[in-house]
This record gives sequence, C-alpha cells and structure tokens, in this order.
Amino acid sequence: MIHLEEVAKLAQVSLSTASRALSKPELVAKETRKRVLEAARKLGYEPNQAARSLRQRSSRTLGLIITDILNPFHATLAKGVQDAAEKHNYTVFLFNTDEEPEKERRALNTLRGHLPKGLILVPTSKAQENLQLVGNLPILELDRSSGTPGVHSIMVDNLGGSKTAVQHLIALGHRRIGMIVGRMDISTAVERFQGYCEALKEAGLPYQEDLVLHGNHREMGGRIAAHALLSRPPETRPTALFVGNNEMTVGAVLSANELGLRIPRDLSIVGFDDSRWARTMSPALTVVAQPDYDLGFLACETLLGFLARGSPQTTNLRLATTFLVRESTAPPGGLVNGLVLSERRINI
Amino acid sequence: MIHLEEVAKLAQVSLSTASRALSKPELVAKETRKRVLEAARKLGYEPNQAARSLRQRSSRTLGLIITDILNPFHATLAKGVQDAAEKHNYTVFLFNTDEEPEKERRALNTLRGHLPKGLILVPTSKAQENLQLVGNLPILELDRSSGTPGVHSIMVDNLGGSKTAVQHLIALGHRRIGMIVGRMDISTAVERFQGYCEALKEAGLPYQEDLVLHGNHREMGGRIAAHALLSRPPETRPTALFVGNNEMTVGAVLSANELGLRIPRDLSIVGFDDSRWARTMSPALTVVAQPDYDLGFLACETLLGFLARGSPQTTNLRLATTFLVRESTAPPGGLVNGLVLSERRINI
DNA sequence: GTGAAAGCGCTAACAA
DNA sequence: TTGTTAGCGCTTTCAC
Repeated sequence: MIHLEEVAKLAQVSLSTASRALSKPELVAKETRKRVLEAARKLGYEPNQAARSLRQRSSRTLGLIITDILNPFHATLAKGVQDAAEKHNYTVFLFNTDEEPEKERRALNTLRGHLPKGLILVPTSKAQENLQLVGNLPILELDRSSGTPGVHSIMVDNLGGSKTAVQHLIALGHRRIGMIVGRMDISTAVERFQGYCEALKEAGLPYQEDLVLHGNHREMGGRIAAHALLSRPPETRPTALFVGNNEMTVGAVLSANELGLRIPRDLSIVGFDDSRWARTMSPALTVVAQPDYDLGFLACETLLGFLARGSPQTTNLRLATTFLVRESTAPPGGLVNGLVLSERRINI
Repeated sequence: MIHLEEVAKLAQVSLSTASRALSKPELVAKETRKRVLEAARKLGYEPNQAARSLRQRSSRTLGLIITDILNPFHATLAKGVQDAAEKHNYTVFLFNTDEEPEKERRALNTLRGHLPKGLILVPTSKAQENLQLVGNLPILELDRSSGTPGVHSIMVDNLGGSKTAVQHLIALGHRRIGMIVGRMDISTAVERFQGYCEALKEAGLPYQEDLVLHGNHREMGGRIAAHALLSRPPETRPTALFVGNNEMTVGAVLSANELGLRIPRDLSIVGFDDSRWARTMSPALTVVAQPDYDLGFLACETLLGFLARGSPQTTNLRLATTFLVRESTAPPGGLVNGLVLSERRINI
C-alpha cells in the first residue's frame, strides 16, 4: 500500500499539504495541487479509509438494510441506492434481514462500528426498538415506515394504489372481492388493506371479514391463503382477488392453477408490484406497479442531500404508483359485453 | 459512542486488558474476562472498526463483486456469500459491475481503501488486468474464471451440464439444434459452447456455424438472437434451442411466442440456470440447474478457510449441475410415440 | 498557502 | 496474568 507520505515526498510538499490537496483542494495553490495529484496518480495512491474514518470519526459509507434480497423488488431498490451512492462516491454496506428483527439488530450493531454517515433501511416490525442502537445517525426508511420519530421516509402511495386496483375490480362487476394482506405489523400491509376497505366502502359494498386472509409476504404464504379462499364453493368463493405483494401473488396464481380455476374467466387477480414474472406469465397480470428503482435512487439522493445541507426537519415523501391493466382481470365469469371470453391460448 | 476506555474503567482493568478480554479471551483470567464482558454489555459497547482496522492494517470485511444484482442467479449467489460471512462475523462490501470493466476497476479501488481480508468476485472480461490493482489480496473467483494466476475459483461443471442438455435434445430426435451463446470473453460461455459442440460431435452430428448466435447475457440479447434464428423458413429453422443463461432464455421464449411458435411442438427449448420464472412459465422450462446458493455459500466458506489456515496452494472447485426435464422439450414436431402432442392448456 | 504537531480508538510489543 | 507505551495513516488545529 502506498501512503500519503510517499505522495508528499514525490510532490515535494509536506504531509499536510498533500492531504489538503486531495481532500480540500480549494485550500491549496493550484500549482501545488497539480503536483500532488500527479504524484498520487503516478503511485496509484488510494487513501486508507480506516485512518480517514478514525480521524474524522465518520466514514464515507452508508448502511443499507433490506428485508429480502431475493425479492426482485428489493434487489431493485438496492441497485437504485447503490447507483446513487456511487455517483456521490459513497460506499454501501448492504445487509439482508430476511424480515427477522434479530438479524436487523445484529446488522445495526455491526454497522455502527463502521461509523457510517447515514442509514437507509426497509424496517422490520421491531425497527423502532432496534433503531435505538444507532443513536442519532441520520436515517431514511424506504418502502415502509416503522413509526420511529425523527426518521425520514420515502414510500409509495399504497392506499391510493390499492384503492385504484379494487375500484377497477368493482367497475368490472365484481362483488365478492377477496384480499390477501401482508402482516399487519408492517405499514405497507396496513395501508394497502385500507385502500381495499375504502374502495369497497365508497362503492357501497359491505366489508366481509372472511374474504380477507393474511400472508407472510412470501410465495408460500400467498399460496396457502389463496387456497383457503379459492377452495370454497362457487357461491361464496371470491370472483376476484387483490394480493398485497409480488411474492404472494405468485403463490395465489399457482394456487388458482392447482384448483383448476382459469384466470380471468373463473377468477380475476390484481397484484401489488410489477415484475418480469407478472409481465410474461400467461395471462399477463394486472398490477399496481411501483417505481422500484427510482424509490431506491431517490432515497439515497435524499439522504445524501440531508447530510450535505444538514436540514433539521424530517421529510416524508410519497411516490405515485401506476396501475397497469393487463389480462388477469375481467368481469366475473369472464363476461365481456355479455359474451363468455374464449379460452386463452397464449403460450407463456 | 462508548469507547473501550470506559469499559475498562467500569471493569476496573487497564485498557489493554479490556482489549484482550474482548479480542483474545484466552489471554485473560476467567474472572477478569467476565467483568469486562459484563461492563461492555452494560454500556452497549461496540468496537470502533476504523481504529481496529487501522491498527491491524486489515479489517474483518470481505469484498463481493457481482456483475448483475438484478439477475436472480447473482442475487442468490450474494445471499449465499453474505449468510456464510455473517456466520463468521465478517461484513461484506457488495459491488455491482453491470458487466462493465470500468465499474469493476472502480470497485476494486474503493475496496482496497477499506482493507478487506479477501475478495470474492464474478469477474468481468477485463478482470485479469483490473485485479493487478489489489496486489496480493486473497481472491476467489465465483461462477467464472478470468484466468488470473493464483486466484482460487469455484464454478459449476458448465461443459458437462451443457453436454447433457444437448444430448437430451439429440435423444429426442432433434438434428437442427441452435445455441444462443454468451460473450466468448467470459469463461462460462466458452465452456457451455464446448459442451454443445462435444455433444454434437459425439452423436456424429455436424457443427453448423449458422445455428450459433451470441447474446450479451441479458434478456434483449437472447430475444434478438432467437428472433434471427427462429424467423427462418421451417426447413432451416432449428427445431430446438439451447440457451446459455437464464436472462437470454427469457428473451428466447418471448421471441418464440412473438413468432407464433408453440413450445415444445414447434420448438424445444433448454435453458441454463433454473429460476422461478422457468419453473412457473407455461410450459415449464427444461433447464440445467445450478446450485446457486451453495455456490455463494461455499465460496465464502472456502475463502475464509484459506484466510484462517493460510494454505498456499490455489484451489479450483467445480460443483455439479442438475438437469431438470420439464415441459419445454419434446421430439421435433411434438411427436410422442408417433402422436402429435395435444395443445397445452395449462394456465400460467 | 504551507508546515509542524497532536491525536482519532484501538492493538500489540514489551515489561513487570 | 496484567499494565505501560508506541503507533497504525490520516486530518486538522495552530503557527508562520
């Protein structure tokens, strides 16, 4: 490893001038700066971040904690965050909690030893408690909120997105609309459920408790919930299903197939989150799409903005969702203008 | 932040004893150690990693560089690596190169400032050159090899996996088997191509250059290549396609659909890499599956093993692939026992 | 605009 | 087994 001292020597300046030339260029004469930069380049100098962090009591790193790296939505969030961080010369520590508060706690502890400048996280259900660990680190919550006071957040309009989805189903003529909700200790699930309720209420439809089941945000959870809902007799079985996230939607579709229900003739489905899977499955899924990459990118830009300007007030942003009508929704019984839809033969 | 000094004070020992109690417990009397641990716990002490890294000239971190975090195969590799690292109390710096050598170079430079103990990477085409930057850091290449001497590697048996896939197609009766290969400056593409060639040769089938097209490992690349291959007249169009990775396979299937080719009646397809998409699409894809999570987990375990034991020789591991026959392959023309396959009506 | 010197929090000789 | 001390490589006062 090349040290700054060697760079200084080569540039014929003192150690402190060399340091300044690299970190505070405006404090150094143009000519000197040029010599130092040239020397650093020639030697392939890369600053020792440990030394720098120790001295500054902070490092040019950000923590990023997501709950499921295998979920494409979260992977995309991560990419957005990382791209923005790289743009500003920040390095990201990525942790994955698998939705387990204990892993979140460990991640936070590890993180604080690394003196990050800030933290972006998709909080687990115990985040409010866990976040005590990191003191007054600037924090931005992504995708959902833990309710911790003083943290910034950037989320989508879950309520509006859900409402639109359910209104679409109602407009198609559905009256028994089931929902597979996530865990109610997670804000997105609560908000999406609210959207469902509001849409029903505004349309004058009764809320039927037995049409709402909960899943754990994973494929299997959606599958189990959908199976329970869809294996009822046709008279009480929902004719449409609104599913609270991408993974559970996969499970719901698989379950419908197992039961021999044709989509959308026997069952309409709307999912939350778009994905390649949703786009290319047959029939293509009608979904509430989230601006996943932008959400991550903007989260990072926002947090870095706060770090730079040090604004004291906390910000809570909401991005809009986009409702994409594709092929998985139709009137109940597949009726279009009074005709039964022909069976779909689209491959894939 | 609580410092070690405060822990030492509370435990009534010197700073160095406190340090030893935490990092080298065997060098401290049982009773003393207990007191220190208790004090640390009580104060919520977390070591300052910057100070520790500076002093030890190395940090308990690993670098992980993958080429496409949005590709589920790579996301799974990353999860495997991270889980193993966490098990050993290591923290991972994750970088994403998007297959761009320049991003890889930047990642390596950033990384070396952080004094990692080791590096796991999926190399880009210019990795051999870029890896000069990090001196004699222990390195393990994952999934593919850059040919850099002295680095460990863990890959799958690409040649064997491909050969099995193509032999399967030949056994079904296919004679015009196309392949969509990746970039030939990446080792997996070369090896998978070799498997294809060997299978043809051993079956006494001629190698037809015009049946082999290249893609860039992304969906669009596969789509373009497949379109070129499949829009030929039926007499020269391949009756089966072997595609070199998961993303390109998606493109190939989409392209076949666009052209109105039914799978497997008009076209058999085998992909490399399994995925949920491959499992749930209709018809379900026949694939060469890789042990993705294990590959990542084992990569990390292997590298950490080397760090601990300091063995000098370089290791090159190969894991086996699994060939999964599903519904996307059939005899040419969809003949089974001399009968035309009935059209598939499976939804999804 | 530049240099000398102190010190960030920890670990690892060296002594006792 | 424990304490004392030096110093990792950098940034940042404070002088000049």
